[in-house]
Amino acid sequence: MDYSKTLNLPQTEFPMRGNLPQREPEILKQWQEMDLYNKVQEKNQGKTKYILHDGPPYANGHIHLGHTLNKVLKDMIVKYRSMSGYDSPYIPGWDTHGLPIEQQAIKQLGINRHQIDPVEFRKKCKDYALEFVNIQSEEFQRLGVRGDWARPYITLLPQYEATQIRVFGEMAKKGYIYKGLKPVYWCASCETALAEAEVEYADKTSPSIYVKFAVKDGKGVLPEDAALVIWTTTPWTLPANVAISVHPEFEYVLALVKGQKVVVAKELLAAFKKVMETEEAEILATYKGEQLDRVVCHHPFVERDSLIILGDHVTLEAGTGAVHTAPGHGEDDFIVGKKYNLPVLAPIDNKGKFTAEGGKFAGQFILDANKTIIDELKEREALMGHAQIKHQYPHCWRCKQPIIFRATEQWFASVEGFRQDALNAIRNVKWVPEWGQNRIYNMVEGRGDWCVSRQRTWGVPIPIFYCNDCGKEIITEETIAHIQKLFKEYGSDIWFAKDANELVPPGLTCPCCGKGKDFRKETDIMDVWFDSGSSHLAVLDQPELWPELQWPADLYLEGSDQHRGWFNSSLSTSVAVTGKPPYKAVLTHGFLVDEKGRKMSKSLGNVVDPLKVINQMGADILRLWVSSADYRSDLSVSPNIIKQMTESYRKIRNTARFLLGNLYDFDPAKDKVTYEKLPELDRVALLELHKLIKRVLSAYENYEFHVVYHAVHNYCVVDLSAFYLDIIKDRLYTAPPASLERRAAQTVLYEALDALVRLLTPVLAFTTEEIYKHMPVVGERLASVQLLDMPEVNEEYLDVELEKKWDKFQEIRKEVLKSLELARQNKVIGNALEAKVDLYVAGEVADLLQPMADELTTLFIVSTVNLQQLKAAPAEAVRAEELELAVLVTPAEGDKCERCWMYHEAVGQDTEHTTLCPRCAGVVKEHHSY
RNA sequence: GGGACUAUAGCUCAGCCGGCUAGAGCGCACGCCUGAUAAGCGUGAGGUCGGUGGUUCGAGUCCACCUAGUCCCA
Repeated sequence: MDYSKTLNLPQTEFPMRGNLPQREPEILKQWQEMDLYNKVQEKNQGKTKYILHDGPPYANGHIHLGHTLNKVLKDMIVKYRSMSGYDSPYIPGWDTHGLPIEQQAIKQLGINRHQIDPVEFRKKCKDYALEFVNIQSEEFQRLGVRGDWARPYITLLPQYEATQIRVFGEMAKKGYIYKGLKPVYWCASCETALAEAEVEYADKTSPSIYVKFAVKDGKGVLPEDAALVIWTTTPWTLPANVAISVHPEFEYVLALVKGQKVVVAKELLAAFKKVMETEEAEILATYKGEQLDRVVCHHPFVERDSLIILGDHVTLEAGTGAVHTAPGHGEDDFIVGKKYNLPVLAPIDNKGKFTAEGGKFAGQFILDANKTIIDELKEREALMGHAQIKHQYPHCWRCKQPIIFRATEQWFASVEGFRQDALNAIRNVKWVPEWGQNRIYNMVEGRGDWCVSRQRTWGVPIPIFYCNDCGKEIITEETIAHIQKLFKEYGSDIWFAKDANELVPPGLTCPCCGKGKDFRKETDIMDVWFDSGSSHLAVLDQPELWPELQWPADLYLEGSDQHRGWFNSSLSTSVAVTGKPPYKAVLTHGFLVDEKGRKMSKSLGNVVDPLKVINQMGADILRLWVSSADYRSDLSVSPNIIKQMTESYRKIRNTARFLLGNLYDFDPAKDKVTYEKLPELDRVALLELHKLIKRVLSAYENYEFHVVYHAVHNYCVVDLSAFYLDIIKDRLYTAPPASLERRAAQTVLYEALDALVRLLTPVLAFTTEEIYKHMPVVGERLASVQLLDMPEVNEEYLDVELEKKWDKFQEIRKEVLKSLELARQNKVIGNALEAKVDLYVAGEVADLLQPMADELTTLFIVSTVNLQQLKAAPAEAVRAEELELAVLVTPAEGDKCERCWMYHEAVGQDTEHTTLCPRCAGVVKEHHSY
């Protein structure tokens, strides 16, 4: 007879293998069709709000792993909150203006941007940006990220632009916006000013030259036949030289080097001798830097004086301690030049060519002029040394060309105006990790004014008019309100489509001269950081569009580079306009690196493409990976690490499958066994489960997702698979289907599955949905697992005494398992059920095991267990090192029961079922008719 | 060059206020099972706690310096 038919073996449709690349899109479609996002919103209506404000990714290109990390972290937070008593709407956003998109559009069109109508060109940019908004939206959704994808915020939307204008207007009203001539980062190739955030440093080879500035008026300090020597790597800035900076505290020497009287810093004389390739240098005099103040030199090739001035920015790291100073081409130079009232010269045009002001170099591109200038210096015998040097130099983040410092007319936001408010605000925000606070504090504290203008077309225009009569700029509440209205209706395109006179408020008269009625408009646009930096007001404070949101946000969550980026720009606009920070808390994550800790780069070939992983293994694998790593520092990824995630995933999935398989005939509404009636083992299982729930909920609360992952995985592997599930298989399979003992086990399985599904929903978005569809539920099955709430900890189950007792039991079990393994190696047994275990115990161990003697065969999954006195232990018994315990394993006596596979001496005694043990014979007789 | 952060077994992580022979899971090796089966169970081998100095009776844990990596800046 085939007794296996009398067993309650697992049954489930839930497949062992996920086949996620196929299954996930199906689940996604169901979510979309049922409008899951809004279902969750309805469910949570009226609850406390928790607003995570999305930092807008740049709508350019497909998503990469960095996006994945960021969006999945956000998704886990929003989902956890939505399941824990909060109303947590999530409005995704995109950043759509700016240079990179402009350049892509130019590339696609194959045109020169000056040859196309701005409105038409902007249309192309818009199309390009929106195309990638759609692509990225699809890709984010494919990751299982839940959000209001139908109503995202996009920085190019008219209402958004109108709010941005308002923000700018408010700042102008408070006097924070001004126009100034200032050296700014300038990309000659892109023909635009760059923000600090748009500059990146890379190696560059530059000429390294030493230049002589002959003394013209030594002020009685320096002899007139001496010369200052400066060092520079940018010869092209020499035409704009107006001064030489020395440090007031440094010592300078007048030395005779190769027959020339030169002045250099004392500490750098040795280095200078090397440059001059000489050992000889007679020191004629020594001065302190401040003595040289206002000594006048000749410019080496321009008919102009160059003044010696004092500056703290001078260092002894390289060069001569005398620094070439061109206020039009350097920040430090500009500042020190201001003190001495020096002119700001920058005879360079937008394309990096010398203007007429550049004299004989007019028309030359700066880098070509380097050579001409060096030749000129040679000719005039002003060149003292010339070499090539490789150093870190700023480059444009887009075109990768070296940039220059160039004084131009720019619009600035005066950070000085609201710096103190910003610093105070920073202290009132919770920064995670905590060091983020210092980081942004120091940045804001030391930050210069914010250059907000860009000489480009794809962006929000700077809303300023100029009077054609008096030339004065006009920005008033009236003009701002009018432009705001126009933009809200037509978008910022109208600025480019219409004349200034059509854009000004009807009947405007210049408030400055009181008569001007003819205007022109500003042609610069705003820095994109101003766009995204306005999002808190343009999105969170827009009841017309998103009534479900509120200002300020509870949380911003981005990479740690955003301390200088979005966190900073958002804080600036917010403090400037409202006096308060736009967020209550800011969480940052690290960057992606490979297994060796190196950054992802194409050249290293260590880039992991999320779209590939999704197509080959599934989004839940990526989500599990995101959850597994401690994101506060950098995160490692590699094929190896992803592979490990697939294995963890399988373990979790299979555990769920086993639970499902054993609940096929369990109806929690009717079959649940109360706690009081549960066997102790099952209570311990619930104890472990509720320890897990407690741990995981607190981990979610503290945004420690890697703790969620490790706790859940460990629970599945250790507490369930290797212990509880292994032990209760016998009960589940062989006991009568509706018996108390089997229902008790099923109760635990149900509780465990129910809790696991909920706990994992923020992480394994798709898989938990799939499990939920297959599991028994109380009452009506909800449309989605995401409509459930987090499980609650039942303190009653957290029985400390029980826990202590079973911790001890686990130690004993470990020893038994070791002995079983030893017996297996010695070919005494194969399967553990072939074993008879003699336990020789005393003291604490005896006290513990004695009362549970009857259950020990089950707990050790062997056929027989005998308890005896420790002192009676034979020599062959294995003595435990730290327990009063010795274990002897021998082959079990009797025959193997064909049904439960345990060995029993009474097998064969039943006349009807000759191959069964008494227990199984009884069950078969009572519940199965054959 | 400056600032910040990171550095514990092959991988992902624990190690609280310094205190027993540094832990877990995965992976790996070996074995068992074949009623979770492209599954399950067991045992085992893996670590100069990035390096060097220092403080201390005692340091993975505190301090200094160095190295490597990452982010930001010059």
